[in-house]
Amino acid sequence: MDLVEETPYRFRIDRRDPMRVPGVVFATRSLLPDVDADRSLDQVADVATLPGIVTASYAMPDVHWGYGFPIGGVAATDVADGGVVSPGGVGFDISCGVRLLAADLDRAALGPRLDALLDGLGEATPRGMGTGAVWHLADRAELDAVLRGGSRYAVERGFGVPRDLARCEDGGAVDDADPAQVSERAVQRGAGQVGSLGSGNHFLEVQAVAEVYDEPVAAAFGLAAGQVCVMIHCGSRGLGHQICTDHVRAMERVMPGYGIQVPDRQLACAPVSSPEGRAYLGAMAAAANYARANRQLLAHAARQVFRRVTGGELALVYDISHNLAKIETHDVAGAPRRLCVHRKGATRALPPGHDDLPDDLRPVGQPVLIPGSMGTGSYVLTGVTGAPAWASTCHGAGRTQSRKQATKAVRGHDPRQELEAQGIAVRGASRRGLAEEMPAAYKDVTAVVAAAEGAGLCRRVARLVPLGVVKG
DNA sequence: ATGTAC
Repeated sequence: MDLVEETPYRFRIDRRDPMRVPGVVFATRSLLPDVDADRSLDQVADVATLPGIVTASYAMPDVHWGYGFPIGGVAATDVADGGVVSPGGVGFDISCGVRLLAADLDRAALGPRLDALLDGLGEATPRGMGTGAVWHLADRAELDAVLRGGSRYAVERGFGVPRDLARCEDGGAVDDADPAQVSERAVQRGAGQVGSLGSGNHFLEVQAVAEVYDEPVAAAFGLAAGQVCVMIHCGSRGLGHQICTDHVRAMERVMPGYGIQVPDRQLACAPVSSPEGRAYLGAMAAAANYARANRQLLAHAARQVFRRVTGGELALVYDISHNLAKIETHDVAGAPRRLCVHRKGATRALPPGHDDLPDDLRPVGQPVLIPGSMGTGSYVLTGVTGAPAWASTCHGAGRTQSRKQATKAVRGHDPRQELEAQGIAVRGASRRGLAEEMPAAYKDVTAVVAAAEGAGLCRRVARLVPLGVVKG
């Protein structure tokens, strides 16, 4: 892979057939993936072959190897010019994302009640593989209401307050969900999981604001130094996974009929405007709403525990996905175009002044929530004016080791004890789960965020440190 | 990420 260093934060993969556009990797030299162990830069080049792709196939500083598309990949296709949508450009965990809540409480004031808080959160948070959820749905009609209404429906049903919706991407739900495109098997897998954390890198953490880089923006977000926060990182569980599986298969079957050839069958895709493209986008939107409702329900459960243990309240800072495709209007070569923007392990980062921001956030830009690896810090960023890559930035630390490698590396260690020795309390979590999520298996999130800022993708607002973690 | 292989 020939990389041309354009700046210390930006590398180019020159276009060569059958690429339609170049690749652009936002990273520092030390953050670039190890080409012997990780094929993600080849994947950046593969994505550049997709029909209708415009400008470049982008990678964020946390890029690593994924299914078809790299994780940390951003690609936009022109809807009116045969542009495709690819389920691999969203990933299996559709609308996996992060929600941050800020307490009216300082870290020092929480003091010894942290243990009781974590005990309560551990009990109130369904987690791990399989079934178990905050919400037991009445019937398929109620699941369809979740798929159509996302966090809006959860709030209607009393799981939150209307103000929450102003602090959710898309006001808590996208309008174009089509439950008819969600298979019966996906429904069966998802029905018993609405309001559950899952496993892997998903978590609920009690955190504290350790550092504020921009006081006015942090204040607009509702954040101040020392403040206690709760961060929830989860997705669309079995429902999103099944939707991805179903629609990849459907697209594999019809691609030859559209004359589409891709260098990797995991890049299965169909024109956005085709029946198969629209069917996927309708099902994907349903999973996006499901994931938002999921985070809304877990936040509701966390609020009840927080109120009981501390007497305090949790205000929503923001809820944002980092695995999603969206139809957005962007300027391409001086003209506005309707684009299908795939963000897979990449976060939308709207700049100040953007119409889609609520009034109180419009002057400062969109909060971007970056979960660190287990036991390390997390970051709050904001979007910036004139950023490349369709108003997108990184989503997290990014793996450097596979789950298998990480499990092997942890032999002889006791991850739980090591975390607790750092003063980070742990609730739940299998030994295997902890092993797979060791910080040694990830890039340094601080370096990732610094590179994203250096590349002009976003700006740092605050750093959060973990006090305790609930894991699957 | 995921009923860690239909």
